[in-house]
Amino acid sequence: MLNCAPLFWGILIAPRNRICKRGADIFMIDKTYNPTEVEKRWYPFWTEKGYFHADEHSKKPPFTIVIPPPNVTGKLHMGHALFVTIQDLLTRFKRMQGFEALWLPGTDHAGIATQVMVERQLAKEGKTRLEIGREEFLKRVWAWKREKGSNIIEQLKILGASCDWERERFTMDEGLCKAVIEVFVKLYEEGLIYRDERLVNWDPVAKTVLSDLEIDQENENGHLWHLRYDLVDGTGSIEISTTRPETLFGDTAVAVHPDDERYKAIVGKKVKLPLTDREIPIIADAQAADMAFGTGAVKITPAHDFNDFETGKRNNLPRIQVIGIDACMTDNVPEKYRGMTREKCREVVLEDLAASGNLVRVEDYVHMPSRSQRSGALVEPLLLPQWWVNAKVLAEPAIKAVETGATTMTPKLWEKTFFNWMHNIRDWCISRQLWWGHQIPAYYCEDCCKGHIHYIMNPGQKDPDLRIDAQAKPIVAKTCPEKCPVCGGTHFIQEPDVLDTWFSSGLWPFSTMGWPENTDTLKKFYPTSVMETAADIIFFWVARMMMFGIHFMGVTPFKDIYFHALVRDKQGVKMSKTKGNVIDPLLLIYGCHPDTVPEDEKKASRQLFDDYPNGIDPQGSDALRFSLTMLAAQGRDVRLDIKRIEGYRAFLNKVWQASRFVLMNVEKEKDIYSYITKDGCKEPFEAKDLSMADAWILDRLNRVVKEVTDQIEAYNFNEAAQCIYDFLWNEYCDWYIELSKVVLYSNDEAVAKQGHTTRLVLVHVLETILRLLHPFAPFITEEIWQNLPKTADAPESIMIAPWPVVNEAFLNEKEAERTRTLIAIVSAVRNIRGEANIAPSKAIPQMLALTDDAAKREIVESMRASICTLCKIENIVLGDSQTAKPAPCAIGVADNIELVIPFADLIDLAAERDRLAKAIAKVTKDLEASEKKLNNPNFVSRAKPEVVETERARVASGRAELEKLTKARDMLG
RNA sequence: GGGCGUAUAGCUCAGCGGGAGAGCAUCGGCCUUACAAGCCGAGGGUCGCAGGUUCAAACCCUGCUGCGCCCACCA
Repeated sequence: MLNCAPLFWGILIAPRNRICKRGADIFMIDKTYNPTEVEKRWYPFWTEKGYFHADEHSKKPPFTIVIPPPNVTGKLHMGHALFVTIQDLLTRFKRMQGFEALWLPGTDHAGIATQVMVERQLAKEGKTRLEIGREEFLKRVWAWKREKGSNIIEQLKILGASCDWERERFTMDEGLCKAVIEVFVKLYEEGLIYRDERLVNWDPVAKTVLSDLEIDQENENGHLWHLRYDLVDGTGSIEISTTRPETLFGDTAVAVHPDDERYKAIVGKKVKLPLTDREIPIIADAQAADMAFGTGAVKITPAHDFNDFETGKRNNLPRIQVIGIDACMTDNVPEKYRGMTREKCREVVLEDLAASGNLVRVEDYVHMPSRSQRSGALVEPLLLPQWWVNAKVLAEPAIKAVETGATTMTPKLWEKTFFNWMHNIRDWCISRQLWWGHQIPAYYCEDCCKGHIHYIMNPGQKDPDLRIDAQAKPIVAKTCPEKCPVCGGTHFIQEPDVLDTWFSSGLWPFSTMGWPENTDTLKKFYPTSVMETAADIIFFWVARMMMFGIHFMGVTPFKDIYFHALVRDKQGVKMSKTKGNVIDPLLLIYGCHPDTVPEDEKKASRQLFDDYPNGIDPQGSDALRFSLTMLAAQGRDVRLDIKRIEGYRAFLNKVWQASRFVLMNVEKEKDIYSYITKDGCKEPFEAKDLSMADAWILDRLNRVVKEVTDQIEAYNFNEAAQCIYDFLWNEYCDWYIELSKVVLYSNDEAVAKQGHTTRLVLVHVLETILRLLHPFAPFITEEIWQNLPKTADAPESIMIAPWPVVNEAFLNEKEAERTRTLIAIVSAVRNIRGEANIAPSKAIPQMLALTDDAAKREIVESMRASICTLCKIENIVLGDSQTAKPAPCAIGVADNIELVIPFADLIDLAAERDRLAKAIAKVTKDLEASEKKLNNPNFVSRAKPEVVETERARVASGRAELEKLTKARDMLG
């Protein structure tokens, strides 16, 4: 039963062995739905035909989405699968609606992530990037990018992504580099980018600065050490507490609150810093010291703590850097401690403090240290010159865009988060001490900057490290200047730092369209229609795109922002390789067996294989997409349960099988066509020829068309999918197809006469539902659609067929209501059969259908054949309330029609009693509830009239039904 | 500390002012000529707890509890 997973993506070059059979005699699809087979067939067809390409010269209105660019060397995960599903859904929907739909794809160079991967690869060869030097290293990264860069793209294609691949971009390709430089230089000239020495977040493992957003803080168990600093004049001491005793060498003051009575006398005195010869002052600072915390006295280390840095500035304290960029102690500490790692130093310092008697006590303490998101290393605040963006200025218009509704957010609650952050935005540190990325276009004149540029050559390094002091004056320009405007010098050093990855991503909506050139693409497709992405990058990416987009294009980069949910495992835990709860989309799509899955993959998916020791059957991209659509309700996280995916694959199988049924029948009648043309779609039948069931299903179909369209427009994708699911399964398959068989298989000439129209309706409803379903499940719908009989001028593919529109002529509530009566009758009889254990094979010789309502008798009469077939009844006798009932008999009530089935040898008396008791109890309960409402004068006077009316109707039919059921019970004795 | 989300059937989730719904799981019956990945029946819920608004509350308001997320501070 299990397939080995084709874990490689070469399958996309599969032959098209069965495209359109238009003109052939036979229309048919395989007996079983095999998603893997179906899905490899159509992607090449679509791309060859160029359907994904959007034309910037088109007259059609534009619809644009730019892809959130995945990491170029990344691997497909569920997050990708979800965004592809939604973005492709929107794109295909709009394309069918007649928009010039552009979904612009590309990848991100992902600075740190990619650099780390290549470094790891180098490490396997026993090399480091420092040994091979920047130039050689970058060659390696480009080679790695070329090798791996297409993987993620091919994987997006497996999911059916209808991106315009002709426009694929990469954040470091030539055009985008040009855009980055243009933006950087402009912002510098406008004073919105500057270089400044400040305390920054230093990641000593990745050896780069990080922005505030790249820092995580979580509770950790640590210690609080209480230290005693003695007063120099020998009159006493002061106790402080710290979580970082190793930084005491950098202390330049002890702060107390000015109102703190305990210390008023000693403010201004000096204390001796333990383990050193230094003396530092006791200062009063209301912001630095909290009287209620500990002893109310705090050590101030301006060079290694953000608060202390500010305190130092307020009080003019010196800054002593005691920890370096390697996270080791600098030469500014006593000799004994120099060169120690900060961790080692802490140990030794604590020992020495204990020995000197300055360590008062230790307590367990939960605190939240800052860690690098990337490396997990403890962030060391260091004073370093870096490049900054003045975010406040850029944020203002972005805030306004959301306030005025120029850009909307769905779900709306994210607006609050957005405003909150934007209003409190701090300057953005954009320089990174990495090699992989956009090198900053700033140049230093070697003559002018003499003494401020330091070359530090460490052993084993190919090139020296470059340290450029804050005093060095940069020249920011698109290209390296030839001559220094100050001294005329001709030797320049380019800033070695690169830009934060998010800097280039921030330009994505316009840099990908050819900016700074004013291209036709930009004119046609900017601003984009929807930004569809995950909310966890709202600050990293969305906010920055808005800031840059508005600043450089004058217009907000997108009209709507739709935030999708996060995909978690079925327990609601975020997926991660280390937790082993990863569900790889490809394992679901192609199926998998533990024996054929590589070890590392199996480890990441440990939980999956625990639950499914025999592996998983291939589900297909369509099923995965449909599942994600159903599960990702607005504003909710997705807990991915494989059982549900299997359920939706079953749904697609149902679509498949229903299509087979339809195709089997149209085959017999070669002149059946559904009238789809490039300009639209026309029903191939007229209202006057329709049966009751035909009219019903068409009424329903048209309502479904409206509902699905509206729900997609409102970004309620799960509602749209649910609507299709329910209609296709519970109405089209369960009822219409079953009713159609009565006509199609009938020997009665009068009935069979309806056959032609029935077949037309069957194929028309199917064809329409396929078009509605196409954006959700593109492959299976194309496969089936290609095999439907169509006229010669029909489009060549479902994906360029027109989106269904409501045809009011077929909205027919009255006929629909009549079919609902039929359904109620059949359900009631089936209930009797089921409860009374009448074998399905056993025919009921006769049933009485009794009602005083002539219209209802007419329904039964006209649907006699259907009722008989669907209920396996041989004969129906019509009558009214006066008609004598045979005893004993079973009685059901449907829509006020009494259905009487003589017992004969069919029915068990006790079972029938139970059934009636249950039915009576239910009707009684409902009736009481309705009567209670109507007996309340407030309800009658205040509730909406139509609500009162339905309640009255309920009481009326409830009473009638109850009476009939009670009589039936009494007859049983 | 501030903000946000969420709690509905055994499980995963829809529904968000007018009789509690789906899929899976469970029980009973069916290989009925599209489908056993199916069909026909059935069982199963004081919609987290406590108040309030309303003729009417799973749905709106308040409080509480559990779970989760974000931001800020932390000696």
